[in-house]
Amino acid sequence: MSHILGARQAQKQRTRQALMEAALVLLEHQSLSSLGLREVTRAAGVAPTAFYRHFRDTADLGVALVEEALGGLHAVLRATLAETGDSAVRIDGAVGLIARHVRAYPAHVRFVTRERHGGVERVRAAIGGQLGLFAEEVAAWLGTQPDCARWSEDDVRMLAHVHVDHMVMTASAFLEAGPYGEERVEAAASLARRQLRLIGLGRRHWLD
Amino acid sequence: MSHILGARQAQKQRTRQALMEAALVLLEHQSLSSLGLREVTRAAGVAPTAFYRHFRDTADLGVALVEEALGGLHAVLRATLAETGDSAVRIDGAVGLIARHVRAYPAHVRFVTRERHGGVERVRAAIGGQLGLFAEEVAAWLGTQPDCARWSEDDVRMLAHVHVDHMVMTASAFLEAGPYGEERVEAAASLARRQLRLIGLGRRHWLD
DNA sequence: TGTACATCAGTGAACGCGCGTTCACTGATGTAC
DNA sequence: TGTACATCAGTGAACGCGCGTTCACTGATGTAC
Repeated sequence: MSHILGARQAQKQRTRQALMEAALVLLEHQSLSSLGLREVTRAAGVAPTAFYRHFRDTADLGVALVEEALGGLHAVLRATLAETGDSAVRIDGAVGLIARHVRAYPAHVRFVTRERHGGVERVRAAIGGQLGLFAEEVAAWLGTQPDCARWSEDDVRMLAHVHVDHMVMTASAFLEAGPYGEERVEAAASLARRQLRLIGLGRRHWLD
Repeated sequence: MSHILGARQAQKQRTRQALMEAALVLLEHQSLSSLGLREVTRAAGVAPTAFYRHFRDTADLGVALVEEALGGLHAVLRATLAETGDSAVRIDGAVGLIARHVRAYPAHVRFVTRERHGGVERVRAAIGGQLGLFAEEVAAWLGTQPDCARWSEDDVRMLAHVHVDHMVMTASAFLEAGPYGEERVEAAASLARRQLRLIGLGRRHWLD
């Protein structure tokens, strides 16, 4: 029954979501460490004190945003990795997926890239944890690939790490390129594809 | 004569430096967008109003920090690129140089990695500009290398871009690993070296 | 060299303002019988 | 179904505090003669 909320719980969720969305809008032009509680509640249309019904402080809200931004991507990542196709097709698919994700959730992407090295320790830790899980998933998938069968565990982790960092960097590049300027978006996509090709070539010759 | 400062100019420079150093210390645990003018002057040991003799606002101070952190590295980068040696030696040299730089200027490195995607537009632009210059220098050097002679300009820029991003990422990884925990520093160095080897392999087979 | 005046880095008081947090509250929703 | 009571999300007033900025100032340094 727990998935059917009473009217009170449903309303609480709606307010919580309004706070998180208001925060994301405000974070377009500032960092989490300067985000004010009153600022967020004002933008969300509730009294300042309502904030405490949902979060202890703005760092806590930040951690919730990390979960919202990255928590759902593990399934997407796994599905993408499971796709078949030769490497050029894979590369196009991966870059296209990132481009579409950035277009759909620009504020979430901005938040993650900004706070990944930001001034709020707990949020940095939360992002690092999620990206670490991504790297583990990529590493597990690489382990199933024939061309990495004889790689050391450390080298597989290294390559997975490179791919996760590349994903984040590419997302950030799309963000800076858009939303206006289709040319700049295509340039960022081309850059990302060629970088993936470079990494793929290195991978193919790793054990030469 | 302009390089010999009067006592007044010299004192002004000292206060300016004290403000910048105080800011760097405070920025270890927060972002520039939440750094307060009074906070900085308090830490520097001057009156709040003295700040305005040196900077218009904290964003302005941030831009000055970017110049201090990255302005002097162009010469170092050029000198490093000019070194000879086979690629394994080059890789060790480059990673060692980054490690030593991070150890010598941890606060500057933290500032740059944090504010590269931070909430203060002017500072982001200043860092982006400096990193763009680094990429141009790397690209110019790659252009002189025999194995890249037949590469397109775009591909050379792509590779230069990869190397600059890798430098920043590696510096950030050293920062997270240190200063305590020599093991973790060595692990970060090993990771960076293997990543450079991967990139080098991709480069060698780019035109296959 | 000495004197008279100009410059200007740094001071300290004052201002209005928005901040985070507390508290007792209200009234709609939920629950027990 | 109706009633009496409990829960609790959101309110609004109040607080003390540190903020950025202004202003007229001080006194050491610099300059002209």
